[in-house]
Amino acid sequence: MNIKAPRGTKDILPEEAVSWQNIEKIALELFTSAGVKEIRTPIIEDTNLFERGVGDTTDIVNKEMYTFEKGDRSLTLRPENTAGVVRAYLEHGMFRISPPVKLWYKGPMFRYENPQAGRQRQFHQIGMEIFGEKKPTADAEAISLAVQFLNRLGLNDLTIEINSLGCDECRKKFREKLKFVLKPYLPQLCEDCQTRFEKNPLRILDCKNENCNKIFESISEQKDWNKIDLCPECLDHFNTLKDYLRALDIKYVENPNLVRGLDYYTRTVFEIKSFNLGSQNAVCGGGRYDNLVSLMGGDNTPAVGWAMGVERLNSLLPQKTEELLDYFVVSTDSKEAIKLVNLLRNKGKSAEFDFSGRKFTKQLEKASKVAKKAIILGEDEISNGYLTVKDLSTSEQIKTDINNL
RNA sequence: GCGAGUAUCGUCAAGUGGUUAAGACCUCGGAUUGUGGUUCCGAUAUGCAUGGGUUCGAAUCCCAUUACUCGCCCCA
Repeated sequence: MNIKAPRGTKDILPEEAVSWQNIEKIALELFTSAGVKEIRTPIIEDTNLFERGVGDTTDIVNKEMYTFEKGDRSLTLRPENTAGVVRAYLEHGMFRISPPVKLWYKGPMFRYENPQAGRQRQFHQIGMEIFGEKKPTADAEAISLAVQFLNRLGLNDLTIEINSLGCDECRKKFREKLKFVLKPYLPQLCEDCQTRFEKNPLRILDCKNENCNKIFESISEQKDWNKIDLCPECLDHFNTLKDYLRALDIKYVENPNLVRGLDYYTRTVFEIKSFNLGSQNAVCGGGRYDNLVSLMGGDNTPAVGWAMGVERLNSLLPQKTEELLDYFVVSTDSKEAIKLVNLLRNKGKSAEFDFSGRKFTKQLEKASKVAKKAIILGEDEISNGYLTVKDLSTSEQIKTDINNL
């Protein structure tokens, strides 16, 4: 067969799936303990949802979406899940639930990008959103949950970067300031920056182009030209958040250049990075998006959220090994074996048996590889109504019956 | 979209123009007809990503294509 998994997609094989199950189990436990409810939204959504929600100046929407036409509608494989969650929040009237409304999700996302280390076309995210709370308490809770999640997975050495993008007013002023300062340098900046200048000047600060960065450093006529001037409310919001983070003993680094690539962020943005990931070093990204819900036609509803890349997360974790079965039934009588295995499973034990009635030694060899104990069910056992249970690590063997297992 | 590298069994690989393409792991079978995890023996690529070309002769050299990997960009 020469059909392979499509470019940028991967099979998660049983060995690796064990780690995924662990990650998902810990997510479920943590979120449940924090009153965060799970939501599962469709993998396909109306294309307009992302154009409006994610923002049509973003790379994600401009060139990375899997979009197809079906009938008279345009559908898109979700490139992220915040827009979908917001859509469901509005569609099901969750604004009537007493706030804050806390939701989490996990699942595949699709982005048509060039695959490389830590970047696939189908990848998976675990994320959460908090709706209806504008106070920095919600930001702190969101960040705290992300940190706790990583800690529970055994990851303690990650860098948390935070920044505030301000509210609409702050950003409007910031955009004007940036454009004013940068205008004389515009012809020298890279092509991307030139288009960003008109479309989304904030993202110029995200530019990785060396030349651009040199130019930015050389600009000195206006002090802190590349820093946003937060209005008193935004400043207070940001300071309070930092105060909460210190109280939670969460170490953070302020990164004034941190501008997330999605248009919907306001005020708080943050990223959690690892140096063990290569160039795709962000495990978690998120922030506040106070305008998104109203942009999608809802009432003004503040919100914060984040998403983690499960593949990236998994690559940081020591791999879990598969657990051994409780029992492997060794028998030349497949019918008796399958009956016994059913009984064991109904008692909550894990058990397997040999399907093809192979030689006794082969069955036992298999048992020693996959199970803690072997149950020998031969002619003697069947006719006399007992079971021989062999502990495969100690070689101890006892006669017993099903009720004692 | 741009740049670089790689492509030999399920997996890891040796092979650098000359007879039937090493080896290891995994799998399967046997030694061993009711006692395994150790050991020993055996089986398993008419084929080296695909298509062309050079040559008496190609896994090996050349070209193209495809896929993968790694960067840039962007992001999780």
